[in-house]
This record gives sequence, C-alpha cells and structure tokens, in this order.
Amino acid sequence: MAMDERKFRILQAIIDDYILTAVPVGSRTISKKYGMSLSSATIRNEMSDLEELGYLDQPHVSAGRVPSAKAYRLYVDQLLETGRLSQEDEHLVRAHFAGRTRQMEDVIDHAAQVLSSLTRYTAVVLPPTGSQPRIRNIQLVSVSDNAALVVIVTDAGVVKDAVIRVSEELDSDALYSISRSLTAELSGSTLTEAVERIPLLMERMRAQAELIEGIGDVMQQRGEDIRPHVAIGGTANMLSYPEYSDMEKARSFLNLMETRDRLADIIGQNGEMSFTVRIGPETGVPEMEDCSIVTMTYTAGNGQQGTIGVIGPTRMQYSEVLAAVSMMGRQLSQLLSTSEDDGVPRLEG
Amino acid sequence: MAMDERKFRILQAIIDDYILTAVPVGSRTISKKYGMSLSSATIRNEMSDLEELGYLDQPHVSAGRVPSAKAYRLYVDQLLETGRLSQEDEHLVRAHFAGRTRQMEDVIDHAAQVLSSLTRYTAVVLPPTGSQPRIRNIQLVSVSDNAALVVIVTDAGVVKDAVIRVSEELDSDALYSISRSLTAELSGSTLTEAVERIPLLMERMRAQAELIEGIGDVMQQRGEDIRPHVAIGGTANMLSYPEYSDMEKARSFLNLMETRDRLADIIGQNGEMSFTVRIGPETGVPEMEDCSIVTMTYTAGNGQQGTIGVIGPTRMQYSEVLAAVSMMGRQLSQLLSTSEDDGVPRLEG
DNA sequence: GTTAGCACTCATTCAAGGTGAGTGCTAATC
DNA sequence: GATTAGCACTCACCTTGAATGAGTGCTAAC
Repeated sequence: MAMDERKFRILQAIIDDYILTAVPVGSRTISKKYGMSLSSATIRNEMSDLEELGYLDQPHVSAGRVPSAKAYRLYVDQLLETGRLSQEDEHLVRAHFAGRTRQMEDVIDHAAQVLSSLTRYTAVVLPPTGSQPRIRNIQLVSVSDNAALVVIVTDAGVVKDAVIRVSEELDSDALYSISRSLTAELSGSTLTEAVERIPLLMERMRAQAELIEGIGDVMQQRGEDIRPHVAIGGTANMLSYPEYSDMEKARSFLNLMETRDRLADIIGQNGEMSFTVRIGPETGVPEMEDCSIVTMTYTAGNGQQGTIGVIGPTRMQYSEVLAAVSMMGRQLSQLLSTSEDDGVPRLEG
Repeated sequence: MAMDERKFRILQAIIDDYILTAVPVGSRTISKKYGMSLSSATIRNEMSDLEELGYLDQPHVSAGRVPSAKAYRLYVDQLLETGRLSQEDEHLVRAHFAGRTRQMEDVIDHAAQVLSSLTRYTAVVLPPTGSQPRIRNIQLVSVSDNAALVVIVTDAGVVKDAVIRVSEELDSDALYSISRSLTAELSGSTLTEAVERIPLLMERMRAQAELIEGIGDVMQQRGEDIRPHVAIGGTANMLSYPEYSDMEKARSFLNLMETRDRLADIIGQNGEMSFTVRIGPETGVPEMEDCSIVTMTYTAGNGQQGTIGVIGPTRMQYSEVLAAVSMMGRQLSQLLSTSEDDGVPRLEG
C-alpha cells in the first residue's frame, strides 16, 4: 500500500486541524469540516492506512489521530517546495528597526523580541560570528592597584573584556603604553595567532610578563568557547500552549532556554543550509522531543554569519513561522550590511 | 489589644510552618507541632487577634491562617536585627569563581547562576555602574563601504558598540586616524561631556561630520538609557513552587523576567541601603504582589556599584536567602576588586 | 484566662454513572 | 472492488453526590 493523492489530502487536513486545535482529530471531523465527499468510514479506512504508514499516531484506541513527526516532515517539505511564503508584517518590522545607529546587542535582542511576538513562539537569535575574528585594538584599563581590565576589539565588533589580576602594581600610564605596544604587535592577527605569539612577547617585555600571560589566557579562553550573546524572546509564550500545561515539561524547557551555551549549540547546528526545519526527534535534543525548530542563517556586512530561529511545538504554524523567520533573516542581513544583495534566502529542506 | 510576647511566638510559628509547607496553617498544628503548652482553642483566640491586628489572612472561613506581608515584615526585621546569618556554602562559591581571569559578563552570569541554585529561587545580578563612566578609547572598525562599527571603551570596562551608517565611503586607514584623533580629544571626559563637544568636533573635522554626529548619537543613547547586561538565573525555579502552579501567574512572572529593562529598574531601586528586603506590595510591582525581593549592593574595585538580588515567593526562606545574598555580595565585591576592605555589608531594614 | 465541646463551613477526595467522540468490523450498496 | 451504513465497543472526560477531615467561632465550664 502506498501513499496516494487522496491519502495525502486527508493527511493534510488532519495536520491543519491539529495545528489549529491541538486536539486529536477524528474521522468525522475530516469528513465534515474539510469538504471531502467521503463518509467518515472511508476516512477511517484511510486513516488506518496512514497510521500503518507511520504518518499518524493514536494516543489511545478511542481517541482521534495525531500527526507524527514524519507527517510534519512531509508537510513542511511540501510547504518549502511551493515556497509560497507571505510577507505581510515586513514593513511593520522595518519600522521597528528604523533609526540610524544601533548597538549590536540591541539589534539581536530586538530581533528576538519581534520574532517571538510575530510568531507567538520562542525566538532565538545568535549574533554574527566569523571564522576567525582579527584583532583591531587592545586596551588595558586600570581597575585597582593590582587588577586591570583588558578589552580586545576585533573586526567582528565582538569585544572581549576581562579582569586580570597580577601581583605587581600597575599604574595608568604603564597600562597605556603596554596597550599601545600590544596593539602594534598583535593588531591584524587572529586570536589563535595572537596566543601563539604570547610567549615571545612575554620574553620581550619581561616586566609585564604576568600581565601579558593573563591576556593570553583571556584570548585562549575566548578563542575556545566562543560564547556569543544569545538573545531569546518569548520564552513565556510557550506556556500558553496546551502541550506545556504540564509543569514538569515547562520547567525542563525553561531550563534549557536558560543554559545559553547549549541553546546556542542547538540553534547553531544548521550545517551549510541557510534554512532548516527540524521536527521533534530531528532536533536531537531529548527535552525537545515535541518541539520543532526553524532556523535560518543571515549574513552581516563583513560576511559573518549569524542564525535566527523559532522554537515551538511540533504542531506549530509552519507556514507563518517560515514566513516570519525568512523575513526577519532578510531584514537582519540588510540591517547589518548595506551591500545590497537580494537577501532572499535559498529555501532548502 | 496589643502584640504581646505570646502572640509573637505564635506568629513566628505560623510563619515558619507556612514557609515550609505553603499550606494555610491551623490552630491545632501550632498547638501540637510547635511545643506550645496551649490548647488549640487558645491558639485560635490568639490567631483571631492576630488577624485583627493585620498579621494574618484567612483564604476562606474554614481554612487555616496565612501570614500577611506585614507579618513577613516583622519576621524579617527580627531576622535582620539578630543578624545571625550563616555562611556555610562560602567556600563552595569561592571555588566556583577560582581562576585568575574572567570576562565581566561571565562573572555576572555565573553569580546569578550560583545564587539561584543556592537559594532555589530566581536570582538577578546587575553589573557595577558608576555615576558617570569616563571615556578611555574610541575605535572605529569598518564593516562595509558605508557603515562603521564604533566601540567606546570606558573606565567602567563597559563597552558600547554600535553600527553607524553614513553616505560617504569609509576606508580602513581613514577610520583608524579618526579613531586616534577622537580618542585624543575625548579621552577622559564623561559621555555627557563628550556629547557636548560633538558639534565642535564636527566643525573641526568637516569631512567626517556625518560619522562624528553618528558617534554622538550613540553616546547620547547610551548616556540616557544605560542598559547594562542583566544576568538572570533560575527563572525556571519559580515554577516549582505551588504559588506558581497557576499558569497565568507563571506567565506574567516570566514575561516580567524577560523585559530586562524593567527588571533592572526594579532590582536597582534599593536607595542608599546596601541591603534591602521588599515584601509583597512593597515591591511596588503589581505582578509581584506575592513575591519578595532581597537585594544587596556590592562594590567593584573602582568604587562602582552593582546590585544582586533574589526574587522568590513572599513565603521565601528569608534567613537562608539573606545569608546567600550577603555572602555572594561579599564574594563579588572581593572578586571585582582587590582592595581588601572587610566586605561585610551593613544590614539595614 | 484557659479549655473542652459542639455546630458549622468548606475544600478535597473518591466512586459511580452518564455522555460522547472515536474506533474497527461486517454486511449491504453502488 | 470501492464506498458506505450500521453496530458494538472503548475510553477519556464530566457531573454528581456523598464521605472526609481540617478548620473555625462560639459558649459554657473549669
């Protein structure tokens, strides 16, 4: 038995209804509400087949059917193929971001906010990160007698600041001159390159060896765990969906949202695709077994790439979410660069 | 009728029990569990008095009594007076923060994390902010042909970065030299001072007037809405308390946690006190009518002050929370400076 | 002033029964 | 051979009502 046209239409109807109501849908509903000229009995037979094919699940014997992850996959693929994504709220969003200057973090936060309120799900935005940012400038600022704050500015605009503690005394002037020579030495190199040159510099500037070693540590740390500022919007939204009326689930979800490192990993895992939809188990995250994640890569001016994503129940309004994510991705790309490419993302499964 | 010794002891017992169980406590419980040699009837009479005095509420006629905000106030004041705050986990926390260097944001985030897991409530940490940070360095980094990223480093170590868009073309070298002269001009002044000098600079460097105006805008924006990075830990914790089993309440709470600006306002409102406890309505936040907030001010090396706080149900374990907050405040103060003052906060109502 | 006793209130729990949406199967119909 | 009507059956869910028990206020006795 294979999937034919009629089965497909029935499946579509079931998914539509379930997305709307979150309630298992029965044969009668389909036969009546969705204008099929088929009796419920026929639908029942088809549903039974669809279940056997793995597209439907049945919570218990006398409940209606519920679409499986496989069904959503089919549905979404279909959606992506036809590619009919509306773009209504586009001007609304553009208005939101009006104004000439913006702090990077603000843009990210704002985007997450807007995206979540647009979709009524949870939105996550990762800032653009390049392969290897290059150092532009190193600044040391005195904090107390034996602690200094180091600020490393890179061309990614991503700035690291950390407090370094040393045993010797540090005065402001000394710090300033060290800043200058470090900048002269390391400007232009990547963080890893800079780390490699640290021992050399330590030798050359013995008096400040401890301080320089500290700076090396900071670079190393940052180079390893790139921990960008993750913006999240609308975590509370999830609580309004019946699938999270179970407190335990809600809590584990919120916990996940709180561990930003992990969240960044999850969202960032979109391979080479500019557009991905991961459904239920496809997310690879146990806590997200009945969530779906829609992500899109956006590109900032200097070619650096960031990711935006929406997390919702598997039963999410895919077509709206796809439209919103795609639109927001374009907007962000445009906002963060002025090199006007078409900005339209490839739609790939 | 006034508050006497016995009434006070009964009230104390009621609060203790309610903090533990979150269930309205009846006269019999007090008479039996709390070793009073009084019958339940007597307790009942006293409870009736206490209710009249405003220390107890009764959810409905045949339920036990629940402590009012006024009661908690009394309880906390008592606690603060005796000042017996344990400091068990102190070494555990210190271990957490071991290591020489730390990015400021990390410290803040980490502190919120630790504080929330220590108390099992929600923790909020505001980074140290001074009265008026002074500019140390201004860096321009090219992003695309007609957009630049400006990074402003201040002695607070707080760094502003924003993208500025201009119509003219900007090359890297030009940006670098502008950076240098701007730094020379503005280093040492506060943001507001710098803003005032912008028109002058625009005149002096006509060619870059547009760019400089943009930088002025950024400074202005930042000067006005100082929007520090607010660290939050353990929002999900709140869901485990019965007072938040109501989804609607949980959602409104989470929403509040998400609007960081507002949250920063709420937490930051601790006046001159280094230590404050706001109970229920005292928070002044409608959504927090049955929350309490314990905050403490900590001081970084350069005299800048930040705030840490714990948000929990009014029925929170005050004595533990007070201890944890006070300890974490000391730790942060110590960590962010090495000027070893005693670090012990004044305990004030 | 304290306590025992009693009538009363009211949230909570539990079982029983009814309801209705849904299914699978079979036999009749197109 | 596909479709449909009909029927028996299942099972979550709601309602109802009774039992339970924790709690109170009041009164009278100690």
